[in-house]
Amino acid sequence: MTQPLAASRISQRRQAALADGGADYSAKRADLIRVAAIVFREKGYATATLNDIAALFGTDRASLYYYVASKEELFQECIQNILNANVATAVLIADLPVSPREKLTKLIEVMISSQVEHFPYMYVYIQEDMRQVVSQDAEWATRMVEQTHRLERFFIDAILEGVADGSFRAGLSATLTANGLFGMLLWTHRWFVPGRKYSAQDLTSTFTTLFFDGLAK
Amino acid sequence: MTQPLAASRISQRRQAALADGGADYSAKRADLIRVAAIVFREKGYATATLNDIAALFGTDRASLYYYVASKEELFQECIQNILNANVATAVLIADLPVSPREKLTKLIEVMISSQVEHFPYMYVYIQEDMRQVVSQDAEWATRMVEQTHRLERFFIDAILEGVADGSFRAGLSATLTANGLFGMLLWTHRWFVPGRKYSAQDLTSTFTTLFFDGLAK
DNA sequence: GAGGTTGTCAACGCGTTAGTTGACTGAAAG
DNA sequence: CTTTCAGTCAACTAACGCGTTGACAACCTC
Repeated sequence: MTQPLAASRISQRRQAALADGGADYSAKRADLIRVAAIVFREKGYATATLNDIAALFGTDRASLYYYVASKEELFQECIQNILNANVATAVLIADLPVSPREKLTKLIEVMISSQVEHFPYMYVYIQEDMRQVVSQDAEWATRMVEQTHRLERFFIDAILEGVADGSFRAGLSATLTANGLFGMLLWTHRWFVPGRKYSAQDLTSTFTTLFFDGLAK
Repeated sequence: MTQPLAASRISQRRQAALADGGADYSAKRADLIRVAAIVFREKGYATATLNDIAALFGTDRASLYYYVASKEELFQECIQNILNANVATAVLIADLPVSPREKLTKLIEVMISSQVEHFPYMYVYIQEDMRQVVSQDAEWATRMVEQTHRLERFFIDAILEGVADGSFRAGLSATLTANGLFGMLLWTHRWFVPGRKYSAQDLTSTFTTLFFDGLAK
């Protein structure tokens, strides 16, 4: 070795492993993040400890630092992927040549099925208020808040489109309407457990009926 | 004093003060709880420190123990009152001799105006998942979860009533419908700031229109 | 002004947690 | 057989936060 004696710090070894991106390493790192999401979901970000995560991961707390630099990095990885994926899907839907009602239906489906498929990730994304969680890294947090706003924007735009073409009722604030719908969709994280009693299909059909046609006969 | 030297522990003095319930003491204690709610709202229960609360309250952290026994007690006081008040109001509404639609409308009004009038308290109640927050005191936590379920139950019952008398559409699960509505109402805690742009009236009218009659024309 | 009460606070104990270090094991490579 | 390297882990650090103690000043009250 050319370096005299100093090359043993764990962060350097992590960065090296990240850099040449071995398949095994990446897979195990992804695994760790999945485990972290489960623990965050159960205990909340602040209450969850690296010990809890390491225990469920089946290793020692110190070993985690071979894969991530900090607790916050675990959190960021949990959220970033799922949020970006949802925004990307929403972009595709926005460009479809279909009616506003169909667009909104598809957006609803995306949000619901996202919660089923990425259960702990979505929970963490919804439950934790990023501005409460993240410390100095305001840059990352604001980027994520921006992404969330982009997502909301797709809903609002579809609503406005429908009002413009006469298929939706006028006179309601599109922002309030979108926030109401968002509430319906996101609040599920508190009571909905995939694979128990209700399916994603049940949720989407109930919510679309309610949102478009209302409860009254 | 009959006790030789031992009577100086702060918890005893707190209990004495609580017992004879002086007006000044009670008022200041209530004040402290209000301040705590504000801090919990801003930072989240786990992240908020007693130092933060004491600072905003304008005193030393140690002084807080003259008013409450623990951080958890602060949390409990924040939630208990507002939740019990809401349940009590819901009981009154449930007994009114009005149509299911009117009952639901009133329930919606209660939840919205509760958020306006008791802004930080309601936020804490909604945001924090009690089972994540409370430690050993499972007894209190389950009681609060029960109260929340009672509240939900009033919504479900009103919906079932309307389905029975033919004014609401059949074929939707009352539970899913109620949860959807609950989502609309509670999610407001993330984006709604009282006294800015939208009023409570705006919210209730938009949400009732949406919920009963839908967005489609 | 003596004695008690109210509210306060500096200082400490104690547990817990994030993050670091340096050395170990075991397997692959040469 | 030796070297190397991926992965692990015991042990340490430094900080932080909750809750307690004991004393102290201001203010009644008699």
